[in-house]
Amino acid sequence: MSPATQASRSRATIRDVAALAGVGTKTVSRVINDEGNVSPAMRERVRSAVVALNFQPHQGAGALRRGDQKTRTVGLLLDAVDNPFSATINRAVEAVASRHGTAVFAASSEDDPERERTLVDVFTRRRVDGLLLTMIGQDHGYLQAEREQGTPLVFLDRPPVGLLADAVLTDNHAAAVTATRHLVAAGHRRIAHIGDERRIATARERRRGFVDAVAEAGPGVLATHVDDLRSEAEAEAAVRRLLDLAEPPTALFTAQNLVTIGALRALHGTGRQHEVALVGFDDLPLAGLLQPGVTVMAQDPARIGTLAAERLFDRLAGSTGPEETLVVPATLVVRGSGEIPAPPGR
Amino acid sequence: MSPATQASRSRATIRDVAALAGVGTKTVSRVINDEGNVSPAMRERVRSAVVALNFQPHQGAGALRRGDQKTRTVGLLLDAVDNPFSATINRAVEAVASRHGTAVFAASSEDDPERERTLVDVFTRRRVDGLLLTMIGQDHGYLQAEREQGTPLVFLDRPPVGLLADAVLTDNHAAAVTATRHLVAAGHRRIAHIGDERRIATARERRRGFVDAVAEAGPGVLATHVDDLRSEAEAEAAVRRLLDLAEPPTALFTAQNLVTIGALRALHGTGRQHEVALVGFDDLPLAGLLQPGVTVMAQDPARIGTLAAERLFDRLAGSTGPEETLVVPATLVVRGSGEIPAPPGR
DNA sequence: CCGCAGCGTGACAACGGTGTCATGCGTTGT
DNA sequence: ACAACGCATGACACCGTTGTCACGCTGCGG
Repeated sequence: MSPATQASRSRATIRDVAALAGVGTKTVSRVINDEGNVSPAMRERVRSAVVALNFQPHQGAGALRRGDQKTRTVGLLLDAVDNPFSATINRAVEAVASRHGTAVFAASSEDDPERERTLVDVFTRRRVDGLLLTMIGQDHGYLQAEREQGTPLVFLDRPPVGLLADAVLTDNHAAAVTATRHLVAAGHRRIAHIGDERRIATARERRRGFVDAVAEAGPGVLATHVDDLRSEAEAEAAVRRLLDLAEPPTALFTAQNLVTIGALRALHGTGRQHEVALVGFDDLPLAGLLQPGVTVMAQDPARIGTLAAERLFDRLAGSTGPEETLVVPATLVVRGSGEIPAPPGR
Repeated sequence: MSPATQASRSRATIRDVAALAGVGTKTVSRVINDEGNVSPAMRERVRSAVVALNFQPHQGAGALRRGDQKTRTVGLLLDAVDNPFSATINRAVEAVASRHGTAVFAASSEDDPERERTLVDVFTRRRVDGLLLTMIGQDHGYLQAEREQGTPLVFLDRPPVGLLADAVLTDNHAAAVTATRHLVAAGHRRIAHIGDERRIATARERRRGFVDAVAEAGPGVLATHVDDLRSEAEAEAAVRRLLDLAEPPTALFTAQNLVTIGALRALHGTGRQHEVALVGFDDLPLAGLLQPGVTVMAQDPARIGTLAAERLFDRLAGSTGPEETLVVPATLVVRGSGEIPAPPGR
């Protein structure tokens, strides 16, 4: 009645149910797990005792005794659960997990290697059945021990380093090459790569793709680089500085979603959005409604999440094939900003 | 070595550690829990055995035995983890939980009452220490039983129905009134309310705020309603139909983020974005870069998540004050679309 | 020199369930 | 009629850990 009524009755146990129904605990166990070999009369008595006491079996206790040791829980390590890319993965993983009666621990590493290790520990101490990982750390060797102890691992979005494991990735190099070629094809000769933190494997791959595509275009094309941008605000400031140069780039390749947003703020803030071309990595919800529309290399985070989760549950079901890396295609979505031609000029 | 090397060694237990260190299990327990009253020599022996075996204590087993029964886990029920509003809440909750050494189960109800109940069951079977809930169902009475068994409850974004509980909410009615008045003040006399599903409490409140503000404006103002839009695409189609009317509304109040996006697609798709005013509920990442900028009533999901989580941990720490509803203010962000004046006319 | 407090240590039971196995009963086959 | 079997049921140990308690040892005061 009063708010202080916490823990008034404590939670019912299987013994309480057994006592109320006048049966042994094992019979209750059989009923709640639908094991069969229980007479209809018993089943009914147990059922009503369960309802009367509002009994909920204690998963953890069951898992402890059960041989298979399944907690029906998986850990999902993301850079940040509120980044739209990661959030989409989260949702996809949840959908697959849910079909397997499994709950998901999602956590944000904030791209901090120390926090990342802590979170893996948090997961393993809770005995998750499997791990889905977006890693920042330089060496994932310590995860080998986890896998040897029976916890399957699937890497998401970024490849494993220092161990062999399943992974689901975008081909970031190829996608960056395509994006950059698109700008070169529009005639641009001064192109800037605006990038995320180089500690992140995908950022390095995208950068490498950009560099390769520029090299392939020949000596007439000049590249500028800004790297290690940690936020929208940093990206905006960096692009504003670029635009102030005497010979500013005529095209931008913005290599991550938050960076793209920052760059767009800079372009629109200075009114030069129709003048400087832009291709972004990752799609944005309103990209098509801006003037000009934002051309992007769109990854498919839902598919990445789905495939990774399915792989994990395959492993949990006993699949023992070799480790595989699945590559999910990215698509160039043409909307206008990437097709702005280079200004005529010497 | 080979991929089939799964579960080669099984996980070390406290007994294995004790055996290797040549001590009793209780001593190992004391060391890993920093309980004191262990000689330095022992501590060292145990420590190195722990490292040698890569021992990780089994949280669940410990929680089982420990009196307090804390699993250091909370459940967070959202409509969809990939909705930006919910994702921001998720992140804020995670930050608070993390400070309390607690992991978060986040799950998407998809606004389906049945799934919602299932997920609450999933949480309670795993003995979460507390629940943070965004509920769709019409009666939350069944949660009373949970609370009586010692699980604190905090409602997020939507109020509890059928029981008294802590809640952290936006004042949706007041915010909708403010948003609607803003359109009336710009001279509009034909205003449409484009709304989310009416099963959702917040959608009803926003609708009510709209209706009240229109009534307050006097008989000269005509309101149209479209409700129960379940997606961006439905919202876009609905707005396109409205715009095709002989006397279309001159201003739109779009009462949820996905609905706003759909409406924007319709306006920009028909080229009428400078002609029809719009105020949206919930902020959008690129809202300031569209032409015109999108005026919104911005909620503060990060604050909602933070306050709710803090409240939950207060309760877990034993706070027994009366249930409270905290109201988080929303702010009108003026960017252009809401200030388009009504066309002059008869 | 003895008693007692305090510390370090480990044996044991218990947390809430489930696997294993034994038991008692009714049924069936010969 | 009796063995053999299958089914329903419950006693009991056990999953991995920690609370409780008892024990032995050291050091100190009387």
